[in-house]
Amino acid sequence: MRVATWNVNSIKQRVDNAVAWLKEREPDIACFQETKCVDEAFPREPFEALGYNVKVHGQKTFNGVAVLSKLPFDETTPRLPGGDSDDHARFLEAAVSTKSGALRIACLYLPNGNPPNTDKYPYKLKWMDRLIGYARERLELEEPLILAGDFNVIPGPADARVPEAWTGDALYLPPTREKFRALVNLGFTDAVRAASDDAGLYTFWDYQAGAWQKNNGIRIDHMLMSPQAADRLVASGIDKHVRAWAKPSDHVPVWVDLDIDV
DNA sequence: ATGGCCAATATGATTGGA
Repeated sequence: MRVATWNVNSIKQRVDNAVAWLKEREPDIACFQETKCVDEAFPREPFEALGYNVKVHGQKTFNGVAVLSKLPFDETTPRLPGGDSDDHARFLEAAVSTKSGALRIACLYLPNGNPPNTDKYPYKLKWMDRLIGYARERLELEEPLILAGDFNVIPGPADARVPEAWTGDALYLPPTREKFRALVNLGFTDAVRAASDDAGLYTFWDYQAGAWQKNNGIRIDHMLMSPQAADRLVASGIDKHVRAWAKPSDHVPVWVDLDIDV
């Protein structure tokens, strides 16, 4: 079983790249973020033609998440609990059945939070509190669960080429990193860090200022595994080469292989 | 972390992203 996540930065602009990547990496389940279109406008057909069931939760202009699954969905639930006034399309949970039981995937697009001196930053922190609440509840099920998506969090200095440049940024401020640690410390395993302590593992390179050419990247897209998922972790990786394709997203895919028969 | 970008919007300027 292979599960992946990718912030595509507009699914309409990324159909060709997304299809090419799905053919190459062949995930059983793929989570997309920043689809940036309403549900009726989501280009489902190219993905259904590859054998995926497609569930979308989008909105006009911004945000938007989607889950593609070769396994049929048992259940899909949009919206992170606890945000009555939150109308951002940032969260879509999916449950599927494997030969060894249920597998649950939360596809999430955590708020950026910049600039920090505006109400965007408290919105980010509150969203993280809600995510922690959701995760705590789901862990009680003692099932394989993966939180997959664009967390907009640089966990530590090894996760940025130039960490000093991020000290005042919402992605790296101490409260952001503290809440991410609190989430992980509920019992999750960061799939990429479980495989490597290497510096230079990034998932985002800005379009500006030649960031890609200088390898001025950050690691902000993560896959957090519940104990029952981490126990079955075989491999993980970052598809960095996708950033060099024509018409790239500024993010690249992250994937995990689990010892779970589909 | 800005010189340099990209995407969406009834669009030729503004907003959001990270």
